[in-house]
Amino acid sequence: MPATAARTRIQEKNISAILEAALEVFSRAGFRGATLDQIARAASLSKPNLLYYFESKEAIHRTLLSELLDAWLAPLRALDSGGEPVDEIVRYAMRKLDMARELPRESRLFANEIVQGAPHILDIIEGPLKKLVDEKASLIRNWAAEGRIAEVDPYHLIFSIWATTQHYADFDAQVRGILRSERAQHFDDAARFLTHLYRTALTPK
Amino acid sequence: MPATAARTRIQEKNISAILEAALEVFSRAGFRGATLDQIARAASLSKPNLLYYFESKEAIHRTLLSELLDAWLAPLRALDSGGEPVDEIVRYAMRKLDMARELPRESRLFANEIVQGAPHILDIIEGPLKKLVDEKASLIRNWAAEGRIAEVDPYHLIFSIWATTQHYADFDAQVRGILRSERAQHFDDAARFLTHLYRTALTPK
DNA sequence: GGAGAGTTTGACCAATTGGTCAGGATCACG
DNA sequence: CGTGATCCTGACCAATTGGTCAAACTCTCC
Repeated sequence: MPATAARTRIQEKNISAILEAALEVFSRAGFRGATLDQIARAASLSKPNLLYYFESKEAIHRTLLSELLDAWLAPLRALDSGGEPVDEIVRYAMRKLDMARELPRESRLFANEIVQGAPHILDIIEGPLKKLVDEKASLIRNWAAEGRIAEVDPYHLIFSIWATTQHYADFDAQVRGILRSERAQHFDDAARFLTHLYRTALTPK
Repeated sequence: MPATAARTRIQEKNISAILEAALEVFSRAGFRGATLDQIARAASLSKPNLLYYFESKEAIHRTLLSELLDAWLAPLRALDSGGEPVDEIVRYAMRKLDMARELPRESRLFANEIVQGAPHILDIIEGPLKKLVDEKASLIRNWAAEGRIAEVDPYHLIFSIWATTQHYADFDAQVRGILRSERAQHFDDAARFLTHLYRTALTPK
């Protein structure tokens, strides 16, 4: 029951087991597709016991989203106004691609949510996320104005980086169905392709 | 009940009303999130009446997916070995972007399906879709070998076009939350950005 | 205008689902 | 070692959901 308050060892263990199980289930099935029974089973707890720690299915989902949000936005936050512009943007894309490889469940969790109209996180998108993106967009716009990168719309540049990298996590089933290769292999190929794509498109002529 | 057989006027009308309603509902909620009641309401029919025309919820979904598949893949099919390579690929991206603008529900229908592991269409992905992509990938590879476009991985090029264009339909909620502009406006900006992105990255040096 | 095919529906059903609750088990700590 | 707080569970509940069915209604076409 305690939210961020002091926790016993048992609480610590069970709450993280629940969130881990919920990530697994929500990311595969979306909010509505997931059931408390599935989460309970995945966490090796009884359903009433889940509801001892979280007051509802929504509460689990909400907690999960808000706990993962920071990590999810960290790469964009790390875009550094001090760095070499083209390198910075390419590195941002590579960090995002690494996250798609390492944390595909987190990516699909957000993908599921947004495809269905982002009912639980619209306020975050329109608030903190928009603020962060606005900030970084203006940084990129400055780089372009200074002639240090090509003249491109910074918002659509950011969207394209999200799209091309998260694609490998969110649409993994499709990617794997078409490339019948090892996962590690196709992530390396994607890294090479995306590096070429952004480097050539951004390097000022 | 008749599948593709002769239909009465009433069948014609109701079946298409059901599929239209189902597209609306499935694309917003995914397969499991959609309910027959919602579809029935959207089609202005009673639930048992739905099930007079389709034997199950699955059958509606299956019919919808297979009826839309051809239109969905048409742009890639249209990639023409006779055209100027860079123009062809950029035009392909623009066609896909137009589809994201004109047919966002169709895009989200497939997105929902694939994010959740493509349970109903894995065979299509691994069969006809893979075949089509393999074909076009080898066309693109030839263009590269002939020095008519830059040396890029054709599969990842195709994935990136899917990702960047469908993004505007699938993650519309996020895009609109961040850009508070008119829809038409941001599609035009996206078109400009993507044209630059692919033209510079593909034009051989 | 009537007979048979085609269409529609209210009432119903079993399974699933999110959630409750009272009581019992277990833990921490003096 | 006992006692109060924490933890856990089986049994249960109401609502929702996909689907059935018999009966009624309405077309079509001779």
